Amino acid sequence: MGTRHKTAHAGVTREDLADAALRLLERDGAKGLSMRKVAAEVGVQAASLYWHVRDKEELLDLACDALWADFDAPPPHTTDPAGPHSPGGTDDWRPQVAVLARRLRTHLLTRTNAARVLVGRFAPGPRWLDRMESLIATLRTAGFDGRDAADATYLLGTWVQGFVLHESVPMSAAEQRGASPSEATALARRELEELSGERYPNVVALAGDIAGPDMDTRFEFGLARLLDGLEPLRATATPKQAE
Amino acid sequence: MGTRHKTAHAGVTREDLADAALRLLERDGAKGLSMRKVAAEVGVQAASLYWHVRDKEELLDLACDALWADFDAPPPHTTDPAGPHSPGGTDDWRPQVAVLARRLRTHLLTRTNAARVLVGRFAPGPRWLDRMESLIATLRTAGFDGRDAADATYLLGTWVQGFVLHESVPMSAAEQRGASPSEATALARRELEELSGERYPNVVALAGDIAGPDMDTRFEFGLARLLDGLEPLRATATPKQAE
DNA sequence: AAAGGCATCTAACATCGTTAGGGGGATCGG
DNA sequence: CCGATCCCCCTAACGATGTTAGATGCCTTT
Repeated sequence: MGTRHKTAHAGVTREDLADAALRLLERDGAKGLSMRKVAAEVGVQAASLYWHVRDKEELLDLACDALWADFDAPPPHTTDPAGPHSPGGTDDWRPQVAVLARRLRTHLLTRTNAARVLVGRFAPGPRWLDRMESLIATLRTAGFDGRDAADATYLLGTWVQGFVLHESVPMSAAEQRGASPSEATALARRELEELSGERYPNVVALAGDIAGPDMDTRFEFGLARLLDGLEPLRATATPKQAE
Repeated sequence: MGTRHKTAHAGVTREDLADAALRLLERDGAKGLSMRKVAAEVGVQAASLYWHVRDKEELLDLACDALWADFDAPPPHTTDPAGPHSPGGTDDWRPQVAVLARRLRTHLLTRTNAARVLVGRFAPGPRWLDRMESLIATLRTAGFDGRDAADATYLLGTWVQGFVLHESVPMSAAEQRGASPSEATALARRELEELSGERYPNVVALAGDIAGPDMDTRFEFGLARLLDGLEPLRATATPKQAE
């Protein structure tokens, strides 16, 4: 049987399975992922997977961790080449957090199908903890107390994931096998405009604003709002005194 | 009224299917929903469903809309029974939005299983549009311009859904068949504390803040941050310029 | 009474997750 | 060198799933 995929019968690792699962998920979507296909992808029979893995669930957990494999966080704040304690140094927490949020979004966005399945699963592996540690470090040195830093981290994480989840769904459920993205938004807008102007005056009037703006600007809007909302919580420099 | 359950063949409606699907989804979770079970629930053979519905997908779309059946939005701002049209009345947009956000959360939370499957599907039916119209109306009369109101609506919606999605997942993936919630958080906290204090100094130090606070306060934290971030966008009273 | 559509049925297919039990090849103790 | 042991994979099968095809009866209209 010449079905050796990688090295001839070198043995399959759990990482192989996770990678294969991720690959299939991304290529064929949620229903394209079956044990048999994962097995075929790594060059074995379906039942053989159960030697490495107890469940399909466990396989998904593995994939969930592998999702973060190639996500390279910016180095935590403590390794910042600039001044470690400089008052100006703690003010750039905004761009730092923003950059992390944007990277998180694009990371999930380029793995839409996988993210859709894996979001809300959250077996936080070491790679995810790295992100968390980095973010919290940034926030604390920026002047947030521990509790606020933890809550803000959670807030950012949940928002980005919720955002991507929406963003990655075809705007109209019926358009999944349909038109180009620009056509889809135009169509969505038209649908909104054709609603009852009596019952939905604002929705109709703002149809262009609701269906119109591209997701990038929408994301930036939300991000700016979050950062603005967090800002007043910072203890500027030492316990009291302002700047 | 006509709640004949499965008396002979009284005829099945699409609403019946959606309700049955929602019921099964909530009772048995995602994998408890099969065509055959939905059919049995309404007293019919599996194949008969395909007369009412093209796909399982379409059934889920139906259920997605039915999810909002018993969500009663607070009346839009214009029908506020208390202060009719006081100029200070536009300042209570915060509690209005907050109330809507909290209701949205609890609504999704009491339908966790269904929400998990249906989130990100979003065939926005009329009921969802009602919510949207109400929210946008509130924001606009509070002084937000159209574009900001639309973006803020999107922001709030995505955040609440992302939040609930996280909230409704068992804190540790392994604990789904395990302990009580309080035990789970205690265990999660202990797990965080046992991490390498070298690699994750902040995570370890704040283990209590990360795993500790209950979700209600976390939600309120995020909500307050969002509202704070939106506040400066309001055009306060002075009609200096539109757009 | 005949016709026709509506709503459901039975039967079957391919595919899915998962289990049971068997076997071949490497490694190690003697 | 031999056998034992473990690792890793195999074939075969079970029940459940989504979905289709074709037949059957009920209800309404003619």
